[in-house]
Amino acid sequence: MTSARTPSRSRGATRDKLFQAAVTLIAEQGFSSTTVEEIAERAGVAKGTVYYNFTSKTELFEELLRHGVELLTADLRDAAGQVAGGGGTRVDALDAMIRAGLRFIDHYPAFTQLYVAELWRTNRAWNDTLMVVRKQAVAVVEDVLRAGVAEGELSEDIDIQLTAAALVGMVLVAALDWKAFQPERSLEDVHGALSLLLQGRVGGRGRSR
Amino acid sequence: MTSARTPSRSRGATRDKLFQAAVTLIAEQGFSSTTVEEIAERAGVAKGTVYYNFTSKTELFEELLRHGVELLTADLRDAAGQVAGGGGTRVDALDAMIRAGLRFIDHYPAFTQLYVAELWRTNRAWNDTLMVVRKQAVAVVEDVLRAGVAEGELSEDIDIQLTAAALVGMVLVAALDWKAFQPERSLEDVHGALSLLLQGRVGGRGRSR
DNA sequence: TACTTTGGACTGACCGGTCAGTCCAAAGAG
DNA sequence: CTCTTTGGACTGACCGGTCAGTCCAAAGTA
Repeated sequence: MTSARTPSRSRGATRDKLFQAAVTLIAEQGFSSTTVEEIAERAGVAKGTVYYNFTSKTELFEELLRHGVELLTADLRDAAGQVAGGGGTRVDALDAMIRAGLRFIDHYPAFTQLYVAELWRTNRAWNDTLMVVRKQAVAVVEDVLRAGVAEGELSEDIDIQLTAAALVGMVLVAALDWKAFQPERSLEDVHGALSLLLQGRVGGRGRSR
Repeated sequence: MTSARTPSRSRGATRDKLFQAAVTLIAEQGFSSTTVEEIAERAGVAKGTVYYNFTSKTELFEELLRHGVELLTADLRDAAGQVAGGGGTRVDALDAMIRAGLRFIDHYPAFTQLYVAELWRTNRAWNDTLMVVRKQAVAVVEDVLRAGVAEGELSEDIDIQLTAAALVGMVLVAALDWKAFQPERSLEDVHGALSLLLQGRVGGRGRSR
């Protein structure tokens, strides 16, 4: 049964398989050294199918980016929202977002890799897509910072934009290092280390319990 | 004199021109979408000259990486050493390293871009070079953290490796964002924002004023 | 002085291979 | 019948690497 009245159930499945295949391949080798045939092969479909589902290699990649960042921002927003709903502080919300970020990277390391690798390139065909998508992700962090400042919980001296970027960078690089160089450690472990940094117990005024 | 028989002075100059040309092109477009001919053209030499000076495109890139990271680690070490010599704390040394990092990125944005983009790729020809070079850079930060813990200035709870990675990431991403999205701001400005984070006055025990 | 030789630096046309994208006849599937 | 996929042949552009040959300043020679 499962009467699929939807015009393209199987089509969506094929696209997913292609995303899946492309993301790991491109993370490993980069966009331009990954061939369309490789992607098709790993996805278990014919090359022609790739072009039936996407108009070009570039378009496949752009949709991949959009898709991935949507997942991420949804996760982050959820994490922040849950804390806010539970009556936590803004710092708690940031902390929750760090955990959510780590969880995401844990789940989709290849996507993260690929995102970082492409983010600061200029002159690429998909630059516009990338800018939009970046703004989306960073904005979630900025919103929480802004709310914290507005409520007097965070110092007014902080620079929202730069601090958000720095926090994202902190999580990104630490997580990528975790995955690449000490993958045996637990997420909680990594989260603890970053939490310490966020809460200023590394360089902060000394006394830490 | 000026050595007539030696490998020559002009050769070194040509190599420099090629480095210069390659670093910006690869930062913009990535390694594999940058052609050897483009590099040669921008350097103002013929394609053959590239192969006279380097055995392959890959080797040119690897030497570029080594060269750049050497400059960076030297800067970082200097910064930390100066503070230590001047009787500053370890946190001061970290702060000085942040400034040195920013100065480096300010000076060589293209190299930084390219480094970040390649760092977490696997399966690349130059992976070994990259690993060595990364360890070199992060080790400088780790050393300062370790010293701080040993002297009781920093909490024993901190995870040296992860914290170092996080700090590097913080500076890297914040700086890249600075250059890409708000290049008009001053280095001092950016440094101030990161300093605040390092010293825990963002998420720290709240009341910091 | 006038010549020849040497050899390092550089050149650019060329070759062989690779790859994105096209096309199409035929086969499942709903 | 329509939508989707297959699989493979084909094209045209592009690109890494090669190589025979040019250029020239310094050294050698007489």
